[in-house]
Amino acid sequence: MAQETSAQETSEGLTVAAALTLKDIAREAGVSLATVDRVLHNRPGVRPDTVRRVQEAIARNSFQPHVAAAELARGRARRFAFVMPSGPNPFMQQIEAYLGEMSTWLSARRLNVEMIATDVFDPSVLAASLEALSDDYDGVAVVALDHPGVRAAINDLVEAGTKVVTLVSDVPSSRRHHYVGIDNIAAGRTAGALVGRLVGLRSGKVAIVAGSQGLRDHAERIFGFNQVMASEFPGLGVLPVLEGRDEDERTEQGLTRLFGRHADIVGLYNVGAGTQGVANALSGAGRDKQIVFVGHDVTVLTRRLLLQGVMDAAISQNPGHEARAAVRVLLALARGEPILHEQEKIRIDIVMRDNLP
Amino acid sequence: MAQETSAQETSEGLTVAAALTLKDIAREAGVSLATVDRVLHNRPGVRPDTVRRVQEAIARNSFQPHVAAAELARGRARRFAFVMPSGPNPFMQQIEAYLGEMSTWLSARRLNVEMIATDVFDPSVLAASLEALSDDYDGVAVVALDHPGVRAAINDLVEAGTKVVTLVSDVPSSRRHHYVGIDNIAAGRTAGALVGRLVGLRSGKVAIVAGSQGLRDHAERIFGFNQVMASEFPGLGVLPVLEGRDEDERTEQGLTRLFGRHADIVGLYNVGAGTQGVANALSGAGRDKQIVFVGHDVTVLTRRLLLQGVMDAAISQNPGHEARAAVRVLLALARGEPILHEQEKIRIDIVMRDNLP
DNA sequence: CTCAAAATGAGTTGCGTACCTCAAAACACC
DNA sequence: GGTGTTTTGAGGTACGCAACTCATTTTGAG
Repeated sequence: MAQETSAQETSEGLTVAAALTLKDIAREAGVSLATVDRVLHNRPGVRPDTVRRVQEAIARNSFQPHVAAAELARGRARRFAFVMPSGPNPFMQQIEAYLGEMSTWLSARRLNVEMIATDVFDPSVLAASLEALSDDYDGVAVVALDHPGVRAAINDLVEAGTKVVTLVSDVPSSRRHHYVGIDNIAAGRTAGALVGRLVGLRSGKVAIVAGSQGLRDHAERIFGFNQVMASEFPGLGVLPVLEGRDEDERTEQGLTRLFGRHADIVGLYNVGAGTQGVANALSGAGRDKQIVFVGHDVTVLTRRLLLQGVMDAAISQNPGHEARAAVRVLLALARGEPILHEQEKIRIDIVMRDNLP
Repeated sequence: MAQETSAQETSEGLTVAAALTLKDIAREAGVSLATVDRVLHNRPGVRPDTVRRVQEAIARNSFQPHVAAAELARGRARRFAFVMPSGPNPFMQQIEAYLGEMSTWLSARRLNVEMIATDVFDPSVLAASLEALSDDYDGVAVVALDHPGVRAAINDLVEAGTKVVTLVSDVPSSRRHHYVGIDNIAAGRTAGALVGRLVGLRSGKVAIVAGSQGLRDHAERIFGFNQVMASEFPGLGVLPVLEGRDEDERTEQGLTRLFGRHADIVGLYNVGAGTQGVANALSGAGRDKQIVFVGHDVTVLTRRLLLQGVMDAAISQNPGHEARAAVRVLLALARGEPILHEQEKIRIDIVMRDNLP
């Protein structure tokens, strides 16, 4: 490299230096501000030819409405609803807590977020809750059950102009604008790889505990888990799924029976909740340190179990990120801004003792 | 629960419903708009007693200036500089790519981000680059070397009112406003736990490859790694660190010699770059499938090695998240907004084949 | 009490857009 | 060529705040 080359070189900036305004576009296109405004918002009363001319001027200058100006001009605040499972659900509490932490951020942007607790496991109740929201909210985030009635309710909301994102649990066949959550098959695969790798050279059987195989996310995780076990760890026999309905007692009893019947269990995958029950069964059988135990989500309980070495890894989907991503996506949709997919994608976190967040 | 309880109940919203404005605060405090403005921006000429009254009114109503209005009113665009390592550094390319993906987001907010390539490993050059930025930029993100000269340059910038965040590599003793990056000791601990757990019941030695122990992040990772190995896997002997200067050839040669001397190596931790060299040495010795190999960062190469099973896990720090977090933090600092620490924290990602992003 | 300094009020302008009205121009149709 | 309709222009107001000027009031020192 030549000696006189400066040690510091600036690449050109990443954004246009000259910030054009609506007025500039109007001048460029040879029309008035009002017409540009009409084109920009798809309002009627502009000849197709004129529309084209304006759009070309916009594209030519890669014009972007100033977010702040647009936001200020529209005046009214936006309302978002979070439709979440009712009951003392730790997940809902976490989401709510994280939204609470955003409160200054939200109010500085004049955003109102409301939590709506409902029985998300009853399709008709959930659908009714959703139908009741139309017109009142600019955006809705919903922990959705995949059911025709729910799908219809979501589609109705979308039809009415409300922005809809599904949270944690998706309804892929609906017209929801976005899904904020993880790929549960990949999560199951990851769990399978972890159990298999951590078991190592030992041989034996692997147990699976799930809330219910009827839940889409649980079923998908089990599917992914079995996929990996079959293809990569054929030496480890997978026992039939134990359904514990996410309840501690039921899970503990079922597992204790299972441990009694099988002395050669070396790995355990807990797909849903009921973690305390799993831990009790493990310690009750005196096998909490020998059996590789992989579960989901970082809670107060799983955090403790990880630190104690009872649990070996948790597959986590960062509820804070999900809460913020849902809000950001709804806001971007409402503003007509592009979504930063890379940013809003929820990753499958592997959490072990030493990288506990 | 009583039968008439509705299935849907709305908790109160998370933000104040009535969006107060400066005018309301002025009325509340019994002062004029001008005085509120003076208090809000720490401008002189207000009696302490009045300041208190105004601040109380602000606090009582939890008033938040409307971000959009403030942004619009200040008029001029903001300029941020990213001071990054020069040379064909994949990390810099990734950061730049992710910033490029944000370009519409940035321009809609009238933000200008400029990349400044410099020799970050030469303290005096880096310090000079930083000094040259004063006054020109509202915020600076810098991949910083921890050196007295650099620290002074950072402090000068802060003194001049420029917001400064360190990126990837921190200068904790400086007055930088924020550090965007991971805890490298914890990253090293995580790597250690992974190597130890994945080795499983086998016994043998563990090798460490680093760029240089003089680099702060490398040294910290090694420290964390050794910590875990000593306390949790005392059966695995850790060999002295092999320094490969992040160069493929040097790394390959050194490792090949090491493999020759030690037939019982069961694990390998690559702290920095030179990954291709590691892979070559492993396959050259025919031990690519037996030795547990844990490294850092998800690149084209490590992705391939993970898929091939040569590499078992990568500790990653999501460059996209880092780029966006740096921008968001600089913007929040410039606006005087609070920082969402939970959001901006860079997590230590464990990436295995099945949760590759 | 006097006078300068400090504190405060009042007001203006501008930021870029949304949204509205009203009038003028262009157009289509017979 | 006249009619009615559609399209366009011109202009205004509002949004909430920043940043400034200038006049007025209050304060405190002597």
